[in-house]
Amino acid sequence: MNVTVKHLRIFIEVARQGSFTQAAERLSLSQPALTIAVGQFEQMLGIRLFDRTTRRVLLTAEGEAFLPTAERLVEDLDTAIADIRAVAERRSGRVGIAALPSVAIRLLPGIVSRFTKAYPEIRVHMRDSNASGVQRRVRRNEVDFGIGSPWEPDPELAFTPLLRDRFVMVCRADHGLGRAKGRLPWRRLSDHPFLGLARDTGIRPLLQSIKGLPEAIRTPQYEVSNIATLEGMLQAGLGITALPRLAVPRSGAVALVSRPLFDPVVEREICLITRRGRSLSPAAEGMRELVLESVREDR
Amino acid sequence: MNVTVKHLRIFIEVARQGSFTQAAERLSLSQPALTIAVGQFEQMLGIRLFDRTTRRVLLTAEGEAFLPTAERLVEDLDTAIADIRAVAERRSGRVGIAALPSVAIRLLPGIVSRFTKAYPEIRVHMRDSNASGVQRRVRRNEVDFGIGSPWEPDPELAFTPLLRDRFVMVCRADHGLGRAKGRLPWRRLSDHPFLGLARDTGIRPLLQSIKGLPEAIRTPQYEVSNIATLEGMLQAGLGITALPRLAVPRSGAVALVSRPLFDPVVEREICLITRRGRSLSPAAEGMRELVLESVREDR
DNA sequence: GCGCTTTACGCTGCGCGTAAGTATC
DNA sequence: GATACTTACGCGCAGCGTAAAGCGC
Repeated sequence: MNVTVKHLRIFIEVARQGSFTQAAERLSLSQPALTIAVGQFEQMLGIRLFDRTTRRVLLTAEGEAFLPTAERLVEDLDTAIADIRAVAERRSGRVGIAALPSVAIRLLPGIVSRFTKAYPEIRVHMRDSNASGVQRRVRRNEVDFGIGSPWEPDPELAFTPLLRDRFVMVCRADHGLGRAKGRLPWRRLSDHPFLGLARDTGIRPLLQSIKGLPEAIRTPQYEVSNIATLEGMLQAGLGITALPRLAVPRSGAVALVSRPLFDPVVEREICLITRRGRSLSPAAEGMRELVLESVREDR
Repeated sequence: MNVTVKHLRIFIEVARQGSFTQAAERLSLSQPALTIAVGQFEQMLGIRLFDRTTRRVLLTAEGEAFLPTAERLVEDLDTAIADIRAVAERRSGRVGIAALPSVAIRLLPGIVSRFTKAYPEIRVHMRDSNASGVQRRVRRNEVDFGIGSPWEPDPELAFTPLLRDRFVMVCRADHGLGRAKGRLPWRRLSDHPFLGLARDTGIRPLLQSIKGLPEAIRTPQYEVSNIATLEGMLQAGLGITALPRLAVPRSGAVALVSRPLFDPVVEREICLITRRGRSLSPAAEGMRELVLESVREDR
């Protein structure tokens, strides 16, 4: 037999009430149960905790000395339990997400806003990375999950498709290709200076892997490392580019237009990336559900 | 159902071992029992603590975060239990005694020395007081028990007789009364200057309450407040006195002699004084037993 | 197929409540 | 004699172990 928390609680309550009967009432126990429990406890400790007659229940000196210790012990336990329950019930905790910049800019703000409304106490950490970075952060457990394109196969990771993001041509509104509306075949891009992204983005290798695209796209005239720079150059009218729709810059001094590309239709896949065989924290699970739901709505 | 210490211990052990089987072995439990207990625990907390396949048992992020908390909780509990057990087993603690000066000087040193040999870790506090002080200190719970003469009846205190301490005449060895040996009747004291103690000692009122003593004793020629002063005056040859045998000074530059008094035989009673209905601490109980035993030997 | 966790099942024993007993004021 | 702690007794259930099943490698 061993000391249990119940013994401590009973000891504390009897000490506070100075009465087995009252303590039993507060603990919703019969009072013989307390007699037994206190007796057990005393026997386990090898020491008398109360001097009791039928008329009086008084702490011994040792009981007196032990009371604050016991109180602290159960209090610590209770708060520890309460803390972890708070995490379980999403009243506390944090969730970390790694996402592609385009996802972080266009998809996540709305989702995070809804999430924060639902679970105001939960801190949200967002990290934007390129496709390989998202995958690496998930793998290293730096985030709860990622949203991005599959970079390389990894048996430890699970990829749940969220949406297919179609490539569009992007240029200034006053550009020749931008004046017309509707779909545009890839080959029509050949005659214009092409702005490409660097190799460490997910977009560049994807385009290079597609057969049948004009050579100008595989070896761009200009190469920049991020979308912001790309936007600037587009606005300056240096050329055109091809981007997944989500990655198209929206704001800016000079209006940009986009037209869906076909022949072939090229899409990048945006997936939710999780560690296989690892469960999500309650907070992360809530966020994940919101992401899935939100994507379903948009479709 | 409630969180128990056992749940915490099981959680900790599984987390440390990373295996139900090994943890079960270390806890001397069957391993199905662990499965159940961990499942219960997780259900109570509302959160998954381990991600487990048949091959791997890994802490979730929440489990990881909870582990040190759980470890601290059971460690605190264990040390608290160990501490109070140490008190119970007299490997720790303190005992406080109030005693008459004569008892403290003549009786206690030997007893305390034996006690310390038996329980070297226990601190001993001694307070010497006059009879009323001893009783007051016990009543106020300033000490575990007292050794002294009953001062006034008190239903809250229990007086256990230890020994009867007979009054003797004390004087310088070269004094007329000191030259002879053997018993001496009280009336023979009348012809000599008498040194009496003050009213706040236990001895003075005792002598005053005895019928048939010479008037010189009831109203002493000299009155001093403590034994040390009395001793000095006796050694100076100022007169004689009557004291319980235990209170007779033993050392000193000038030898003093004593002769038992009779007609009547007067004794003061030395009692062990405890609070009625209050148990003694283990340390105090050990000391009390030693006192009783030691008195029995001397008799 | 081996090794681990999980599920199933039956038993023991602990913890509890009811009721009777006892001591104190 | 009233009240409050203690002891006695019987029941239900929780916890455990054994045995069998499921599941990854």
